[in-house]
Amino acid sequence: MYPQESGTIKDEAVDFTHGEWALLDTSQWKLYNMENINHLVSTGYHLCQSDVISHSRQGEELWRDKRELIQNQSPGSQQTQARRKKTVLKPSQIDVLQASLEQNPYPGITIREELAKETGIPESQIQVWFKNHRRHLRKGPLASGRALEEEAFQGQEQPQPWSQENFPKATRRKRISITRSQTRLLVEAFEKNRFPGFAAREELAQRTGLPESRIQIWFQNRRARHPVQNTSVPVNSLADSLTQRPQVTVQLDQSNLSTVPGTSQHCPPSYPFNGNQTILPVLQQANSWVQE
DNA sequence: CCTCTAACATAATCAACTG
DNA sequence: CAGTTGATTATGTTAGAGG
Repeated sequence: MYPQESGTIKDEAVDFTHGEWALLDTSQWKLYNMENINHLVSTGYHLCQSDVISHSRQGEELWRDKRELIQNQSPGSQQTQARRKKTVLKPSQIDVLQASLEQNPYPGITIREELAKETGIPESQIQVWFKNHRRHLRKGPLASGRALEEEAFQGQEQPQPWSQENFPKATRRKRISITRSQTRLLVEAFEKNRFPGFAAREELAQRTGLPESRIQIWFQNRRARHPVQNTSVPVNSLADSLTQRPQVTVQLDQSNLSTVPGTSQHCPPSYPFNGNQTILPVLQQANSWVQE
């Protein structure tokens, strides 16, 4: 699967990470409050800052050790930069969720919030939980007791009795409006790092006043709609690119050089930060990301 | 080591605002 | 009404907890 250990890649990743984190840190540290998240951040960021400095000497060991926290989002290797710590649900919580899932696998915001209150699990994680568990409904109910053996019966199996159509339209969470100044902060962060880890998202949450989960969604949407604007940004000139939108033109989209079809591996987008990459995409023809 | 699953990703789409 | 953009879904991947 992953080349993970091939020396060169790792090296590159490390290098890249350095510049990246250095940049992030300086601007972000000041505003950092460490309130709720301070256990995460104190570990994550402390390590980072000091690591960034001493890394050149200490090197890989440190790095490897802490990869769980740091991991960086090196576009090549992955979009993982310190996720939220994995929570272990209590059986009692699972019971509640499971019951709700069986009743309606598509809970709207209201139900999710009730569940959140009842279980003490944040609503956004409840939402994720349902996403993760609906798939189990499709496959094997797993508890049906009836092995049903390789369904393999004709093609006639009714594909999705689950398909949401059969359930009362889930009420969506009310759409929030993101103000101009909030957008500005987000865009700024986005241009530095398209894959903020949990700590970075939390920080943005504090600075913008938006919930972390909305920020995560914002980044997802943004990544999808702004395919990596390469334009060789010199790192310091991203100051005033805030309000203007990219105006469809130049962004060479990396999906062109995307790997062989078949490996579900997305090719690393080129990144504005590490100058020394060998990819050189060119090919400006196909930025068809807006229309059709 | 292997399995299970929370966290996270993309892609497509729905839908609320807004000009 | 069309375009923008926040919210949701399906589905695939990554990585931590625990057997």
